[in-house]
Amino acid sequence: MKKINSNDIARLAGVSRSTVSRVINGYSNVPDETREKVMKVIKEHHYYPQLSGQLLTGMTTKTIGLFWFGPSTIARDPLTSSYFMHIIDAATQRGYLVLSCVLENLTDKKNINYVRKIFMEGRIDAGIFVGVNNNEPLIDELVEADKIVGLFDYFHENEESPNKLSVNFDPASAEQTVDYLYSLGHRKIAIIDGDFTRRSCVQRHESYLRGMMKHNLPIKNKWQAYGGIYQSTGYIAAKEMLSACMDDLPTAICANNDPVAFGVYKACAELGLRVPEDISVVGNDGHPNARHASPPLTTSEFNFREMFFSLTNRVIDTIEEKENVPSTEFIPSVFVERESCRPVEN
Amino acid sequence: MKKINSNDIARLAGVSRSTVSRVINGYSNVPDETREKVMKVIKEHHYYPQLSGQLLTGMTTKTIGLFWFGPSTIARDPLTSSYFMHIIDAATQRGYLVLSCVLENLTDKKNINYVRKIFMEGRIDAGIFVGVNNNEPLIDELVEADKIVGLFDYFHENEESPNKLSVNFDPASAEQTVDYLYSLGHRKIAIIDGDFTRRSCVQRHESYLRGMMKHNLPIKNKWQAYGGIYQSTGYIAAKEMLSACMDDLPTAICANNDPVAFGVYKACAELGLRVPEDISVVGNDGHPNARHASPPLTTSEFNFREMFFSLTNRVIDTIEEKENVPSTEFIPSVFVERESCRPVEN
DNA sequence: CTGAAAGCGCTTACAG
DNA sequence: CTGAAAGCGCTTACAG
Repeated sequence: MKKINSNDIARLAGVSRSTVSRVINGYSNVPDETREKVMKVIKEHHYYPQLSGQLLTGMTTKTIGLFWFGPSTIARDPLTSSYFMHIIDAATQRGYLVLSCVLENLTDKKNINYVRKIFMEGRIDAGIFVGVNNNEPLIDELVEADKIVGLFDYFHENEESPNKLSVNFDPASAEQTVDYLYSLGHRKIAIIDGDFTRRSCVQRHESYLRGMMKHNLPIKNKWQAYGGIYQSTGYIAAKEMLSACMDDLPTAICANNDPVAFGVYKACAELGLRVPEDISVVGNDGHPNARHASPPLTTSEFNFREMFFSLTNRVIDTIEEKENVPSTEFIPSVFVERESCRPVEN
Repeated sequence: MKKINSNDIARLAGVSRSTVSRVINGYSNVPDETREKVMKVIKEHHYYPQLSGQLLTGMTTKTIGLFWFGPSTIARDPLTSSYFMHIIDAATQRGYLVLSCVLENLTDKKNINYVRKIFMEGRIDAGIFVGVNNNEPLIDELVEADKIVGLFDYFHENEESPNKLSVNFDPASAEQTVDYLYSLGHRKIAIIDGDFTRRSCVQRHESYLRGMMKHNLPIKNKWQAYGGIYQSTGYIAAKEMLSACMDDLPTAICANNDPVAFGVYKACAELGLRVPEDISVVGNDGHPNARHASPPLTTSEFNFREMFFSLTNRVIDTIEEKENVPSTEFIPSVFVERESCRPVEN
């Protein structure tokens, strides 16, 4: 049994292919009678227009690529894996499909070519990138080639382009954290920084500095460390930093994100420091585990669903050539006070 | 600047489109000199053959669909979300892309049409289904229409088809669990069952019965309950079952899976029953959290990576028309003894 | 309101 | 080893 095509439908319905196409694409200038006649034949023969033919006439794929960079163990993390769902949910609501690619990094020549090929061969209408370093050359190359690109937590030095959309974290969250700690009486506030190839980590560092300067608090090298973005790396950084200043400990630590804060918890426990009795800790993100950590973690909570819906919807708006699509959005945080901090005497 | 096509490349390289196509598709009957000449032009002009054209000539999409049914909160669960990564990893290794669809269920008419359309319009070469009820009519319909379908934990009554591939859990894991509990002296062994629309849950129930009968142990209604597949539902079932038989408690509980076992933990705690001092609990799956539960959960551990690699690879083998692809595979479990059970006097 | 025709970009027999 | 031609399935101006 040969597969049926629009020609067959046209013949069976006694119309031309043009009319079949008009019915399928919902053109208004088709009388109800004709429409029903054609639809009946389509239904009866379980006809579906082939994407291959449609694409060739310039229709879009209704597919967006999701390019995800990081160790594939990220799937274990409930926050990170929720990104996936948010993007898929948002795309599905707009009638788009998601092609997912997970790669270790975007520095490997092989991976760059892989991503480039997916864009260039016309599989997708746009791509969303998660976990890309700032100023990634491929991003600019794609935009240059008129591709639409959505970026999560990304900074680009080059000029803006309507095809380069991004969503970012509220840049003031760390300052709020310092304000909060200051109000509790803390004066010796340390920071465990993230990965400075990510926009948010730079922002959080700068925001911390602003907060410290505003309150005239001492910014000391020994109270700063690079902790990456994972629990494991945060743990190492905190252990090292705290071990080196046991004679003059900070009274509070701002962690780049919640997993790092969990690493700080672990380091503190091993050094015999109780949280919050001996040292206060604040995270960043609003990780699902923050609430259940012991002690429950005080943190700046972000609405990741909102972030990914914003990004995905603006990417799709751009595909659909809507006007005045904002190219960057910053999503505000909500400071959530739990039990990982306590007041300090001065 | 108009986009370049194979015609342009042919002209620029001084050959015919046929030759360009031969070079791109790696045909052997092209002299090195010609090949290099053509490749040079392709590189220079950043030419990528368009999928739309290739598809129309009958080439495959090199894409598999991933159809996932369940609440979108499943992304929060580290085990469930790892399925995604395993499938994507396996597909990527074979040079395939993954189109991911997440839907609440496959009973809604709208969702059925959505999935059907994706198959029929020629977007994908095959589809993998996770979370589908046994004997789902759409599955048979797709196979009937000559589509290739991969199924995780699925049972079908209809005849086998080379286009219907599945991977399933070892059907003897619950029997092993009963053997183990028996060896510890347990004689009153309860079960919290899963969702009988899933093959594994039926298997586990039957396997439990076989174990119980083998050892001549009492099978009592009051020691059986439906607990679903989530922690929340397992908790409710366990609470209800245990509350109803406080005068004649089982000494051990087989949970359909690890999340359900965590629900049992919670129910026990609320009823003042200590695990394992008052009651022993065994799970099923090898959930990442089982190790860190308190007490660490004894369970039948499955290699999910192996399961999804097996399924994905056999699906791709079928797309590529390999011979003798096994249509069903059962992946064995490894019984992992931790601290949730203890010996009992008789 | 509708059809004939052109065209999208590619690959694959076929012929040489 | 290579090219001219046919054909894949569709949509979209264009003309009526």
